[in-house]
Amino acid sequence: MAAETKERILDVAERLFADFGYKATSLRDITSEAGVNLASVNYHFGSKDALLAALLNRRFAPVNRRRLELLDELENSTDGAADLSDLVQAFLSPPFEMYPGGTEDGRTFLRLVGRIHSETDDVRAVFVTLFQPIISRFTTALGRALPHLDADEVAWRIHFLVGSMAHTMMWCESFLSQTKRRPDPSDMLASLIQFGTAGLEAPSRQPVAVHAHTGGRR
Amino acid sequence: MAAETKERILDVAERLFADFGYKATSLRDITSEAGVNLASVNYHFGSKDALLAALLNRRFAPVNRRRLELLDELENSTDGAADLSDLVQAFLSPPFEMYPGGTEDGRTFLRLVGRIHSETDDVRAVFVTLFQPIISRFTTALGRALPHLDADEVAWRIHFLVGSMAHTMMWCESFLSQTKRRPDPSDMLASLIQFGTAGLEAPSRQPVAVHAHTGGRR
DNA sequence: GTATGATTAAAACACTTGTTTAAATAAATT
DNA sequence: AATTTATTTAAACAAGTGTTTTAATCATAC
Repeated sequence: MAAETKERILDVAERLFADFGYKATSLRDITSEAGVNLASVNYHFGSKDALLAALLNRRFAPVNRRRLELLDELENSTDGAADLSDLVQAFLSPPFEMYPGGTEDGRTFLRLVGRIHSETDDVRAVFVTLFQPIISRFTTALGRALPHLDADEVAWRIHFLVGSMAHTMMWCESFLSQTKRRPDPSDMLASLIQFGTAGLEAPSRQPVAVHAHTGGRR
Repeated sequence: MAAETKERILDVAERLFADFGYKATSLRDITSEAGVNLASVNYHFGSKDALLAALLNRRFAPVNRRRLELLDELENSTDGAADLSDLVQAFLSPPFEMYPGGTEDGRTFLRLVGRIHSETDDVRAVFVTLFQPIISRFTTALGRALPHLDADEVAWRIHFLVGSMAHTMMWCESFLSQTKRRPDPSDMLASLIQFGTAGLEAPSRQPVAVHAHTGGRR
């Protein structure tokens, strides 16, 4: 019964953290919804912080491993000069594919990914530890695929990409429910790859500086 | 002394909400840092919720008015077919220009913009009310500027744009401190416009579907 | 100067928070 | 079967939450 309790806590906590954030979710919310005793969180995990750490590790470790695996494949099969959209796909697709948007758990995980990106630094600490190596590896690879951009510009655009990813993961369910009958976040992945790839490979700055009020169609 | 107390509360609350989020900021945090009595928040604003509403209105009302003003100018001077990058600029630039990134207050407001996008629905309620008309107007305008995309695709890409904006506003200070000596968020605005414009006008989907493992340079 | 209204102040309210404790129960080992 | 360990339970803890109350202070007008 031990493992069952631990997993029930992790599952419920993941959903509540994803929907309401870390601070706004109390241990009593978690334990009552999971049908376990209040003290079992501290017994099994030690603290609320440690519960979050365990919860993040459970999901992000495999996702990030998959990201690096895809990146390795790309770099090995192309002598280090991978196609840009393939790199973007290697970065974006693992969360969508490993926790399919067709399932309730999958959608919950996507909301968690979005949520964790906007938590405060103290809450994000564990996540940053898991995410930093990914950003580092992909920054190098994307820099090689974008030779017309300097390092700072590449870094900025990766932040833009991460932002669009995080924001979309967080709200895609409410977005989807406005347009579709059967919401599946992976419907959105192709669009996101398309958007991100084009944004990343945009020219360095405005080729010709034109003021906004001059107008004219393109 | 009345107005001074109200403004001190608004200023401090804005900074703390921006840095730590609504839930994690207590009224005692705000009042002690502002040097006013605890009860003065409820006296002047009625509740913590109302304080947030007042705070959001103070900043976003003028910013959104400016957005619509720029959009009106573009549509009047181009018979309704405005240039895409001009539309993106009309949407993105007001927060940066009205609260200059060179000042501490300006940077605080940008963090608040980023933060509010990722708050829970109950907290975002007031913000959504202020933001919804903007999204609506710009969705129409961008749809006209992107005739090769259907309405759903336009809606997705606007979400991507908003996500990259929000995420960058939230973290740009920590990003900037890693690369520059004198952090000024407006350095980032041009890059963001460039990225967003290119992403929005990307072709509808992959023109030719190619699997990731086939590789090849572009 | 006194009275009227606005603002500040300190204290208390009822409630929630994460964590700890000690006893009871379940499971596993000898 | 007896004993040791693992887990669950209910209760309490100290600290923090938004809000309300009552009295004191301030500014202003009569």
